[in-house]
Amino acid sequence: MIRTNKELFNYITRLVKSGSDSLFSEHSFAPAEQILIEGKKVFSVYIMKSGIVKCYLTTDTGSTFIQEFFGEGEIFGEIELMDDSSGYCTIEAIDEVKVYKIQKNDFLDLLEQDKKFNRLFIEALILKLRYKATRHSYNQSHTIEDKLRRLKVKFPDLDQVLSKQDTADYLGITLRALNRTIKGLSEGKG
Amino acid sequence: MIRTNKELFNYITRLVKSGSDSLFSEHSFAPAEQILIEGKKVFSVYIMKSGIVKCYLTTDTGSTFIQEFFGEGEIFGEIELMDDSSGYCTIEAIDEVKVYKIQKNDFLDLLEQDKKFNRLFIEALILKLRYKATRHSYNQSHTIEDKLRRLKVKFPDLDQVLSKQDTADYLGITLRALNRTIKGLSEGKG
DNA sequence: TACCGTAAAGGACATTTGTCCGATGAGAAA
DNA sequence: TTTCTCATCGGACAAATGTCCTTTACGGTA
Repeated sequence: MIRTNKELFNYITRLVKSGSDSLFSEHSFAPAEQILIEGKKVFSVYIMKSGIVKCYLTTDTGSTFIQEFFGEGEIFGEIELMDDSSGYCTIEAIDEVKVYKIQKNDFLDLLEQDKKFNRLFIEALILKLRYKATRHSYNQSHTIEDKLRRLKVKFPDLDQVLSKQDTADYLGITLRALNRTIKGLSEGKG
Repeated sequence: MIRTNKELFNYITRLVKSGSDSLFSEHSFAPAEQILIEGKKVFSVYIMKSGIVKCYLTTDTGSTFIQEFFGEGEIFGEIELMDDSSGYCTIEAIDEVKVYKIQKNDFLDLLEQDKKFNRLFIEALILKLRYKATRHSYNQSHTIEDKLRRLKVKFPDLDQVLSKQDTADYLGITLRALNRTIKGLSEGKG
């Protein structure tokens, strides 16, 4: 749901605080502000310092599909690192967001020079792969009710952070289906 | 659909052929043989030399979900690299398969010592992330008919390689739905 | 040959999910 | 206050998909 990466966060924080590394700059974004935009060139890699962003893309059918929500320590912009490809998704601040930002080339240099960082980056990619795979298969093999129940368990105070529409987009369903299922669950309990 | 990684394949092939590197061993598998099994410990990383494998997992609902099909140059076992976690999916040979195999620790050493290899590995992970993300969103926002039509275009001789059940599992639908849609498409044409 | 297991194909029906639309309520702005 | 917008909620119906079950065909094997 809201993905974080504690190890990477700690490492970057230390890098920045030690002052030995001026490659990272800090930036702030207001709620609803877009940090990366689907289809536009990406020149930097970003690591979340605080707040939550949603990572989504608009499909050719016009609907919105939310890949993930990123919190502390999650990295984005790295997919577009190796070639000069355009962003494959939009990153949008949900609340007040702070990020560390580093230029592509500086990032690549750092990857070569800093073995520990290199390792942490690879781990970050592997973590993403793992949770994407898990989520994809879960989404395709379970009913909306299952998905929603699971979400409630894993993230009870979801509705304090996300709009209903966001939640629906995340589950890959319509708002109508979400409401229907919520009602069904609450009646099942009471 | 059937993922490959030409660059990685070429690099590994050269490494092995040059004889300078005895870390890789070659192995063969017969059709339907399982190379990795979900839930069992993984001790090595594998790179496809020839043939096709399917990468799938069994969900708690009993259904099978196919992550991907891997061909020449694709890597697997790397998800389980960093910790001693168990395999998150099963890898099964579809036809006659040959792989390069390397022990986890040797793989990690190679990653540290060989910058070019390090870079290729990171690119491989990023490629996987990208196509997983794309596929996930596509699957959730399109009808079966769309998905099937797309598959036919991208991989016309699909049915020569895969059983109907495999195709259905890949699309995350039932066999019945697949047949229905195939019939609908052919009638729409004629 | 007869038997068995398995893949393929599809009929009939139930369930799930989407589409379309209207109602309500909170908050911003005039 | 009035008006407007936007998120939320749900009714009614249509469309998509799943479940269950039967048939057919083919290959292996006793």
